[in-house]
Amino acid sequence: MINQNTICRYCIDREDSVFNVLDEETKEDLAENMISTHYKKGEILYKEGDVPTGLICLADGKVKVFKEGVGAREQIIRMAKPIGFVGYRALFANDYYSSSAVAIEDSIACLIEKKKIFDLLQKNSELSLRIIRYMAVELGFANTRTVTLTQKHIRGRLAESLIFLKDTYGFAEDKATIKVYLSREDLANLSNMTTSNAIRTLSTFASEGVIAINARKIKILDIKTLENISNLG
Amino acid sequence: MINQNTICRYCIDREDSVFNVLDEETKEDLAENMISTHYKKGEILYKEGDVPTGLICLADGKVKVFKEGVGAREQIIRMAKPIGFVGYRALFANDYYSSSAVAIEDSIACLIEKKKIFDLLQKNSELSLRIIRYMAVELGFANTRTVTLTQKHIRGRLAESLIFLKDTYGFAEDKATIKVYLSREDLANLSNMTTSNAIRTLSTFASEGVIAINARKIKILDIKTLENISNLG
DNA sequence: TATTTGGTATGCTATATAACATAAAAACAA
DNA sequence: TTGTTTTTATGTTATATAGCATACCAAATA
Repeated sequence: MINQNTICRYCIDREDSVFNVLDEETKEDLAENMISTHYKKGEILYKEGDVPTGLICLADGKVKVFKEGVGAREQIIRMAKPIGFVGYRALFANDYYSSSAVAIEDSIACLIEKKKIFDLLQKNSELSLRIIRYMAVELGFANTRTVTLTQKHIRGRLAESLIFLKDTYGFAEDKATIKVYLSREDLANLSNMTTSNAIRTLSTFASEGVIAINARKIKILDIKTLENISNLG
Repeated sequence: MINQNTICRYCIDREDSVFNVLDEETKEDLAENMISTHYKKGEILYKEGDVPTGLICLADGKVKVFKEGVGAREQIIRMAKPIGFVGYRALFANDYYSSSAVAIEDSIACLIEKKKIFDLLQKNSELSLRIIRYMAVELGFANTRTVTLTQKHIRGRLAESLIFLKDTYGFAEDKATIKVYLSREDLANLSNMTTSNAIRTLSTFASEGVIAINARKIKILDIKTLENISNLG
């Protein structure tokens, strides 16, 4: 149980945690009421239509959040990283999940029971304001993304996705390799294109010297050009 | 000034207002701190890049919220109706406006100054929770819309837009005419298609007997078929 | 070892939709 | 009135991208 408490405390204590506004006593109490769950790569955190049981904080790993569209074609709408929330929208809207979440690498998620988080919000307006801000930022991303996915061409969409993944997960030690290893299919589902076209366009980028590909590892060689491709659409 | 107070009280008192959780004294104080502004059809409430000065509540009229995309092509991301908030995302994210808002008919907007609304939220956690819920619902819409706009075909997208407009603004007295009169261009910008294709597809729907067109008035004749077209993509 | 399976790669074809052109109709201004 | 701009309408062409077929490779399994 010590380990579980440690990992959940991480969600509370990290400097960019929304829970940082709480006093020590409240933090302590919160940590005791969090339950951590391990998910192997590919395992499901929740599915479209499920009922949220609480607020999920991703303590470790990476999770993709996606919706099933026309003909079961999936559209990835978020990529979660520690320490971010997963599935909070449905919880706060008092709704069923309108998306599904799957771990794309081994992950640890900490759950705060529904009643607990609502109690906390009720008692702590500073926390509420943090959550409001968190959601406002997310909504901004979602809106920008809608325009991108509908208006940019394939090259622009893929370039933007690569930059997005770099911004979200950062670089590996070489300061060039994007620190997330998605299948071509996931990359396609993130960028609103077919897998074939993701593969093709990735190859083109590589042949143009903008990126270097080593299996699922993507190294950004020329970020300026990649940004240009993204901006011009 | 009596009139101004009356119209702003409407934003507070209507049964579906998030401000309904406040006590009478707070409501009174809030109303006194709200300023109403009239906008003629076509007038701008705010532009992308502007700094939010407060929370805007649409008391009367209709407003489109849109982002400029590739080549100044606009994508309508929201359609506001009374009594809804406009431009709250940027305010809460402490950000510049990432979209523009234009009145599509004569409208009245009531402004709650930034400091005032944040004070209120600080002191009233129930109000914060309402705002959180409001935003969670919006975020759900945005995500669903992203998938729709990227995956459905033209007919499906337009059909969904018509249903969306019907759900948002309702029917006129004949219980068939959608109670909002958009230009074909706006309809296209809402549905992610060119104006030509909006006109064309609208004509097709009319020739199929699904809708009837009288200038900008659109009458839904066969909602079941329209829903089918929307669902099949 | 052979065999299956899932992911990656690449070429070809079909098609949805943008882009363009033209014109009629409506709204507005002189 | 007449002219001018805006909106709506419709036909034609061009093109981005989906869809499909085939093949290769690596990892897992028998």
